[in-house]
Amino acid sequence: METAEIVKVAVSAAPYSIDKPYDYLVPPELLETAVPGVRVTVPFGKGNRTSEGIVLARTQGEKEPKLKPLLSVLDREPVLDGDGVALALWLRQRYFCTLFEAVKTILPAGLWYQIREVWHLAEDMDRYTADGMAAGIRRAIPVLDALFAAGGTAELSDLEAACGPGTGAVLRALQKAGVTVCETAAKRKTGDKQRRMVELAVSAEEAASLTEKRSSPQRREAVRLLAAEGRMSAAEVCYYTGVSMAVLRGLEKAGIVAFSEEEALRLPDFSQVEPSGPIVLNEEQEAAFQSILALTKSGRPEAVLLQGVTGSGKTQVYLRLVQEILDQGRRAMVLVPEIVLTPQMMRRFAACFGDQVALLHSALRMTERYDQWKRIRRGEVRVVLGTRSAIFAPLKNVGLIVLDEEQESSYQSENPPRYHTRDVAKYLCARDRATLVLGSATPAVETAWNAEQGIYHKALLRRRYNQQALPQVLVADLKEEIRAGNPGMVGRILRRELAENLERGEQSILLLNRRGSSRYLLCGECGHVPECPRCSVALTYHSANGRLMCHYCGHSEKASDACPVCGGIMKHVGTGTQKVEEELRELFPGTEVLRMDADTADGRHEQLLDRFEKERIPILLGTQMVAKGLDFPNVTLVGVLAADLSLYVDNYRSAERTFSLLTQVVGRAGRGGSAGRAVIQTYTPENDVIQCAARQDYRGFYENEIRLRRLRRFPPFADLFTFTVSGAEEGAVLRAAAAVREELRRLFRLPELAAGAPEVLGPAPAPVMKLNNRYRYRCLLVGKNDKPTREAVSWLLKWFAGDRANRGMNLFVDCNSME
DNA sequence: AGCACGCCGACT
DNA sequence: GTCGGCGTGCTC
Repeated sequence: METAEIVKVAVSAAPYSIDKPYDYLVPPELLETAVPGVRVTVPFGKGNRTSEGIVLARTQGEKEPKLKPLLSVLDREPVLDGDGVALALWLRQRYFCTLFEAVKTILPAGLWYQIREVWHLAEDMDRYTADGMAAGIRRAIPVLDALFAAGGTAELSDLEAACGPGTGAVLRALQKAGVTVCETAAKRKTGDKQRRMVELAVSAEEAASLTEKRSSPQRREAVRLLAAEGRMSAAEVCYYTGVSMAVLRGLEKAGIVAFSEEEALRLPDFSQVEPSGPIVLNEEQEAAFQSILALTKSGRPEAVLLQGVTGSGKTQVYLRLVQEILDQGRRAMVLVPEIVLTPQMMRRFAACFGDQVALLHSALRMTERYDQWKRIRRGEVRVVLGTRSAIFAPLKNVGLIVLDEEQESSYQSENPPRYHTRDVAKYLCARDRATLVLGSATPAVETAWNAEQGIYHKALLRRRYNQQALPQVLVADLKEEIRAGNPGMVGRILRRELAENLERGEQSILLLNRRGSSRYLLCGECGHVPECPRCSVALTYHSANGRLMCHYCGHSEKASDACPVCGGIMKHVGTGTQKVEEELRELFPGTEVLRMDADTADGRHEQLLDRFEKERIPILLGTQMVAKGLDFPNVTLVGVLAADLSLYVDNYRSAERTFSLLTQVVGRAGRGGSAGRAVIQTYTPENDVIQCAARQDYRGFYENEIRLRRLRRFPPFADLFTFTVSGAEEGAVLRAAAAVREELRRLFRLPELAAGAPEVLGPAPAPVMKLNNRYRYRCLLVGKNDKPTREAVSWLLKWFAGDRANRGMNLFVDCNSME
């Protein structure tokens, strides 16, 4: 048989159950360009739908008749090298995703092209001729109606919206008959850090008259807002009025409003930062530095836990290590949980390494991020500093990877594949024989265990920077407040301390744990709580726009004063930051309170924190984010409003997270000249986690926690796989989940999997049982995340997808997930 | 998943 | 007779 050039392609249209490298012929015109690592378009499936793909390898082989040729090559040079392909393969087997999903995770979003099918009528095609030629093609008439109505050219997605699914097949049939032609446009996505702005395109009066009658109330509402506010972001208009983007697009079509793009806020430019002097380490830092340095010279992949209390100067150690690695002719990665909270870290790295460092953070526009990525690939960068996804920066010859605050949950991706940065870092360190440094004041229990077992090395920083004493910590019992008839969130002790700070002109930080702290409405008569129509959660009340919103699916509706069930009066309940803010205003009239939470601080943390410091605003009130990051010399009081709120979350990590959060926030107090105080309010003052946090006693916390974990078979003693089945019909989902459990039980009786006695539990409803109108039940497998187990899980996923009984349902797997 | 093929019942 | 339902099987 004839031989031909063949490429192995990871195809985006292939779901997990049939995912593998698919072979394609290289047509003569693509012989030059279709090399490993370039993205391509290929025909896939019976209908030869155009699908994106990436070339994994190129070979010569037999020209089998089933092979189809590539359609096009999208890149002039490869975007993924051999290391990248190997990493994608690793991600697939580790996180049960498709090859293409893995590749997409590795490559920067700015690179992504959106493939769109644009359909045209054939030249000189009129309706009469088209109808004649389309005779015998099913459902051709409505599709032609839509295409003619659109002026002869339309995108597939628009036609599908108008004519329903299956439109693609009709169009292809019409193409065969010569009625239509298709053009596949590869279009670069616009930068996601561009904000879409909208404003009136005509005068306010004109706009009002144009929407006066025969216009929907949504349109009128949007126009009224824009007339009052002028130019604002489209997302904001949607937020305040509750209209959808479709309404705004409609107004644009009618010529009433105009869209434009504006750059989202950016971090300060560090290119002009003054070069810093030599880094001086104290004795303890020097010892830690030397021990880690020795590891980097071992030529083996090693991991080390650098445990240092808040303010012990871990960053100094990182900086020295990176310097040394660069001197060894190797490169380094430094990862941080949330870069907006660590501008000083960025400043210091910029000062130390100048343009050899690439800063990769979420505030970069997509094009900037892509530019940085290209610089790294070209080898112009020797240090990468960034958040989670920076671990995929194409840095070569890596000698050191640092994960700062390694216990942070932001190191785990929240969308699939839900990789953990620590695991990817371990893979990279093994590949490049690099050293992994896990830095933390309060390490994850698994990490501390690994250090204890000698799997990780250990380095300690015990002393706080200028020998400062730990804050004095008061634990206040909220039960007593209730007994004393104080229903508020600020108890007497905290009130007294706040008053004292106000008097002395010193600043205070108040922390409200986000979980369980949102605000919702409740009917005083019948107890009705407005719920999301699509998800099984209560709607959260937003006072900024007077609307009820779902934090899971984005549903939004106008809040009403009367109960929709019985007509009773609705009351506000819950303890969101907004409510605490009101309480503070009542307690301390005239005192300025700066509120920082996800709603107020969207992309503006730094400005808010800057104001807090410069303007010396007396009280900063916020969620988790106030616990991390900056040190303020004038802050001498820290208050935790309800320490328990994050403690009783149904998650094996809740104790660890609460301890870490409390320890960090307590450490915020008094880092300047004055000694600090911390008040921890709680309903359970005797709780061990809270007691240990108050004493800043990691050891005590760890000893307790590891005992519990061993008892309950939680990580690190076992790995928890959650199998979530979702679908529109609750009964079917429950049945499918039960089938998953049975299949798991059967699988894990196999001798090679039975080691360590895996346990299978469930099915039980997921924490949010209904999400976007889909019910979710899950099963739990307590076992070991090893190769045979992963292979069994992979088999189970394929089995599930292949069983007809599970049609319309979805199964996904997570291991030791944060949720 | 998404699509085609194929085999059955209800209609012009 | 044929239009359209969904059950079955495959995707280079």
